[in-house]
Amino acid sequence: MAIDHLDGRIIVLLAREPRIGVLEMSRRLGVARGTVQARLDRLQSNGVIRGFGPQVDPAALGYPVTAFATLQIRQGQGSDVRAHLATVPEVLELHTTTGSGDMLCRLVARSNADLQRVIDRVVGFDGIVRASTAIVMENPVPLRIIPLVEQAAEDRERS
Amino acid sequence: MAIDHLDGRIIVLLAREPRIGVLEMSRRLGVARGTVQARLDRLQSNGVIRGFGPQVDPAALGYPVTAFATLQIRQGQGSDVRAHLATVPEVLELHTTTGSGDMLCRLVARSNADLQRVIDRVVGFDGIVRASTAIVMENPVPLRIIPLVEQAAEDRERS
DNA sequence: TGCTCGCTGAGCAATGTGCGCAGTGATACG
DNA sequence: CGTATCACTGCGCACATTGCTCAGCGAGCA
Repeated sequence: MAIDHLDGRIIVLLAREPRIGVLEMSRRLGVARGTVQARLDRLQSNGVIRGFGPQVDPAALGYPVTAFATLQIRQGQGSDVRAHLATVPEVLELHTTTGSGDMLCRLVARSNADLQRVIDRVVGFDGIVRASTAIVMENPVPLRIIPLVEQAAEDRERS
Repeated sequence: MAIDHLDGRIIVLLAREPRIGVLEMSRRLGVARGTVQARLDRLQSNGVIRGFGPQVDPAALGYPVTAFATLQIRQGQGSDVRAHLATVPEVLELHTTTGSGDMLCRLVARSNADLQRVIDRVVGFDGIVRASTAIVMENPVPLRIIPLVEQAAEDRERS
């Protein structure tokens, strides 16, 4: 669960140069290949590393518009709404939250006009009372994990 | 930019079994190895596939709490705030948006108590007027791309 | 007709992987 | 204090995969 410094270096190295391979990693990190292999196996079975799936850019796929929608759900309709949203390809992720809304989802669309279609499809469902949408203009910090990994590795070091 | 059906199958296959390798893919898809290799190169240089970085689970790293914070920024302080937030490891991503807030960021923390520390650090900066936070309880649809890829591949097919 | 383009099937050298093994140092435990 | 456990090292081997190249071929197009 907690990761040490070597784990941290492995993850960061892997994040920076994903195609690198175990042998080359062991060379860069100055440890034996078996060690890197064992660490990687452990990290994966721990669930720290979920996988190495391709990172696909929706914009390059023709979906350059991203938006976040806050949804208010009618009491007791939560699971129906979840199932509904799971069927919409443009819904990239969905969270249930505390606070003013009940759910928060990330959407993509082919254009601002197309976003209207997506939103209609999202909210065109009985259990959804209200939706408020924020269109993303810029993404100054794209989804990242390296700083957190470094932080976690350092915390472990101190303990 | 647009992807065809074979591209779609490549991405989906890669997303489901990331460790698979070019040769095995060509066998599964029933095409020549060189074809898969050429398609992959093209997808990567197109930017459709950004890379194959490890998908790290913050919860497994000891950060089981996720939250979304909507920030209101004082006029003209945008870039300072961006720079500030980029220095906080617990800020996993940051977007500037239209709508009631000015920015939306995804945070993680070690606990609900720790979230308070993170938020204090995030908003403890001059340009930030107000922050409203929604804590994530459940994640019914984790970040996904496969349905969108399939959609994009089908759209291309029809055209 | 002649051109380009993408796919095929094949081959080759180089590299990496999965696996096992013995040795070693540190740590925990009876 | 002796010993068991554990992680890491350094090594070797068989095997599969990669990166690259080549010629052949059908489709689309001027």
